[in-house]
Amino acid sequence: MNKPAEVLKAPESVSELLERLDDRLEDMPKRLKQCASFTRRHLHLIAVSTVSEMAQAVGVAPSVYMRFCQAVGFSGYSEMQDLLRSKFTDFRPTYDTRLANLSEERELSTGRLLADFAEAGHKSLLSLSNTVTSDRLDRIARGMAEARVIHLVGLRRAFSVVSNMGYLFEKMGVPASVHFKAGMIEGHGAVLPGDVLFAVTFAPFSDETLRLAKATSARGVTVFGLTDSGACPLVESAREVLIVREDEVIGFRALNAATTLTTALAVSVSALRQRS
Amino acid sequence: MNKPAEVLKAPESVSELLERLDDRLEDMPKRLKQCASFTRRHLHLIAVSTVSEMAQAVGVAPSVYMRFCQAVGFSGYSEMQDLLRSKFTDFRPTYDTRLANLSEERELSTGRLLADFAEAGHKSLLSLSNTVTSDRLDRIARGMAEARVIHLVGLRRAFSVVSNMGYLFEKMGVPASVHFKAGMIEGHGAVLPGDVLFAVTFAPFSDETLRLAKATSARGVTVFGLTDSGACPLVESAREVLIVREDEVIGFRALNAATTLTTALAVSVSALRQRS
DNA sequence: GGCAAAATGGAATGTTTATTCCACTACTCT
DNA sequence: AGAGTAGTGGAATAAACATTCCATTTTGCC
Repeated sequence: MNKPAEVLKAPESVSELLERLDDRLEDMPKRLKQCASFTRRHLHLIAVSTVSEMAQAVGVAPSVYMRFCQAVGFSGYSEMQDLLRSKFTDFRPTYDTRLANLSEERELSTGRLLADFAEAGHKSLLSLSNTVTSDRLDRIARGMAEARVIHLVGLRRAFSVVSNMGYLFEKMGVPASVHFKAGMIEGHGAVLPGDVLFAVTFAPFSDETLRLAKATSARGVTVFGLTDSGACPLVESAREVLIVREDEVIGFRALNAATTLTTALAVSVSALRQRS
Repeated sequence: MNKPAEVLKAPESVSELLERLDDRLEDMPKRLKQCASFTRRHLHLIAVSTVSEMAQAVGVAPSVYMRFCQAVGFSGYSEMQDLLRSKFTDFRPTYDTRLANLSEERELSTGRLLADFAEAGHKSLLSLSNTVTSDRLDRIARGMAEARVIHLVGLRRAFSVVSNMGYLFEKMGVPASVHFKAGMIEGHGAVLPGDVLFAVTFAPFSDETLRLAKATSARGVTVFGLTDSGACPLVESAREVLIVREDEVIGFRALNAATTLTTALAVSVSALRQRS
């Protein structure tokens, strides 16, 4: 008998809740078990759903789900929901005051930074949708899909962008290679006609990347580019250049727009190749 | 005159909503502006809050917030909330809607893909703000700031995340090293007590990364983790684990939430180090 | 400085949602 | 097999909530 009384305290954290679910799962009636196992897997839904929605998702009557909440130790659904919602509202204290438009608090908390970067991410994605024309993107995708091998180059900040593309291409079976040092392929004939070079560089532009793009282009190989400024010399050597603008937070930029764009591009290239 | 009539359609996606906010910000009265600017920064709260809670957070009366929703084009708060909640309840509309959409337009345009990925990015960023608590993030930032050296490991899809962190740390003068193969540092004593290991792995989890985290933790070195599921074994060996969920497009995920989070983390770590 | 138009916040209203109640069903134990 | 007990779902009730209305205040303009 490990349940001396029916007076259970309500779980106070998500982990307690999960423990409780596992603990009581055995000695629960059928319907309650359904609730428990679904709920365990979809905890996050509670925060944004009503009892009826939950009950429907589980496949039981609302009153049953209600009884389930109580069997777990809560007074009702609302109390359980509060627990799941509370972690969402953690950020609130920072902004709780009525002076919400006073955005000049120089206190640097990590949470605040995250909120700022998330905001910058939203802006970058918006700008991305507005500035990149889909026909240019289509031309690039088609050009890359027809290539024998896609060579990817990007250094420093751009490296994580191309390494992501490299991973995607590999996973999808598209012949591609990521070049860690531009010098390695320059002049060695690794990039042949029929190939395509996709070069990524952000201001201040990498000389190495620019030189490689120029040399490759001069040898008659198609070059596509991705950068963050129309002033990038890449526009001279590349057949098409994509420009994305990343919003910054205290001088730092995340790579939301660039990774989103290149991910979409990679998926599209793979889809085009499979079609032919 | 870009506002020909007061009959605005309700935004149907997060990006439309953000655009609308930017668009109408200027010609809004003071209180409405407060609503707009707070809401823009804390979109994620809407899904789990009531009008009164939102109004209080902004510092206005509930009726004002109500009017704000209508000024943006919604019929009321509930409609706006539905939009923000829809991303959580993905499991229901996703299968039906997405499959229908896909079969309807057999034409896979790259531009369409980009729009999908951008929207998924918005959702991922919202979810990020929802699921990561700022105190956990703070503890991790502090832990990493105190480390002698920060070791970064992440393979396959996670590699581009850690390589970005590595670049940021290098640029900001924080001692850090990116490990390309987990095996290289395992058992070689490269990771010493006083160091910190930051491990990133997404489902299906990399054995190599998991083993390294476990071994490192067993030797008394602090391990922090970043993954996309609570079921990740990393939670057992790491002192703290961050969980981010990325929205997917036809089975593919971009890395918006993960890179945004790690960028914020890296900047914060650097700031904390400079303070001491 | 006074008038009109717009904006604001509190209180009233109608709707949705949680919660409880109870009649009914399906077990279990003898 | 039959009485008793636990389980279930629909319908009734109560609470929370979104939304609207209106009196009051503020703002912009002459």
